[in-house]
Amino acid sequence: MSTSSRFAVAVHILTLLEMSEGEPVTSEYVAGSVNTHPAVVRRLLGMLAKAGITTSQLGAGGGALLAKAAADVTLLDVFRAVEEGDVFAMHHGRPSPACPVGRQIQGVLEVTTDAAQRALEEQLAARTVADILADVRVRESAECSSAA
Amino acid sequence: MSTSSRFAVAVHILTLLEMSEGEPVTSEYVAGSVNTHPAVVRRLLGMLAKAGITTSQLGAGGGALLAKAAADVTLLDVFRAVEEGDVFAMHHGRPSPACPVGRQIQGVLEVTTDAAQRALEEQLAARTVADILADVRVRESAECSSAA
DNA sequence: TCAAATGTAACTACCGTAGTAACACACTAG
DNA sequence: CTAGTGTGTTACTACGGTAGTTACATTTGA
Repeated sequence: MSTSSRFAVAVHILTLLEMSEGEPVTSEYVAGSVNTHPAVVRRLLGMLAKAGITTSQLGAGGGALLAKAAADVTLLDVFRAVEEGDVFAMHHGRPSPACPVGRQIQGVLEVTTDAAQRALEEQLAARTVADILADVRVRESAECSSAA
Repeated sequence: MSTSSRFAVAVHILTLLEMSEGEPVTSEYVAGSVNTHPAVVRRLLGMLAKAGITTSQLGAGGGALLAKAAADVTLLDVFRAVEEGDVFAMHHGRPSPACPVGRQIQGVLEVTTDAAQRALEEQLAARTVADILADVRVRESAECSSAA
């Protein structure tokens, strides 16, 4: 299977926050861009805040803000904030301890799945929220000029 | 989230088949080692057969067999045979086309998620079912000698 | 004080996975 | 040729996670 959509939506949210340049952004505004319910956005923002990536300003005129520079927030930080557990799942029930393969398969397999997950995480660590916003802007101007 | 347990179980199954050295293995025997229901094993074997990794011998004395050398079956082959779709999911609903971020975020994000998935797949491609069985045997003898 | 906005808890609907039973079909041994 | 073994496949159930939705207490600015 695949991850939840939380990672993609979280990156989307953070890109919007970076674009607002310090102005608090409401969950309702974000929900409009993401095309979901404001409470879903607030749930994600709760996870991101717990990870120290965002903060919120309560009350009227409030909203969400980045807690640190977008260039210091890697996609791996985001991934870990909103997705829990390992990418690869092992057996549901424990394999038979009476069989050599049953005894060893999970330990052996873990070597490879751990390496695979680490390789994936290295790619995510190589890009930041600032990079994402920059790419969005490049694509926007490219489409504008080609459409004109 | 994480993948299903199908990948781990499929590797387990193939390791057992390789260990049997050409003797057909019944789904009931495999289910005993994996600790699941024979029909679950047959379902997995169906997917592996469709991918050309295993074959089955029907009737009495029948069972499952590897369709090619274990050294030619990479864990990536197995992964693709039993897990479908991409590792990373995008938004459920389509982001707002009225917002620059909404318009571009998925295309931009895909660059990174594709790279991450490719990195993961490279790791899986680097190991074969033959490697897994060899590792199982190494661990078995290590435990025997240390226990003695 | 009023209105705006968050944080959070419930509840629902939905989907994928795995466990289970059932049965037609294929094959092999005898 | 027949009895028995094992596959392939379908249908059904139970379970868990995700996300959409509503609701409400709480905080804060004007």
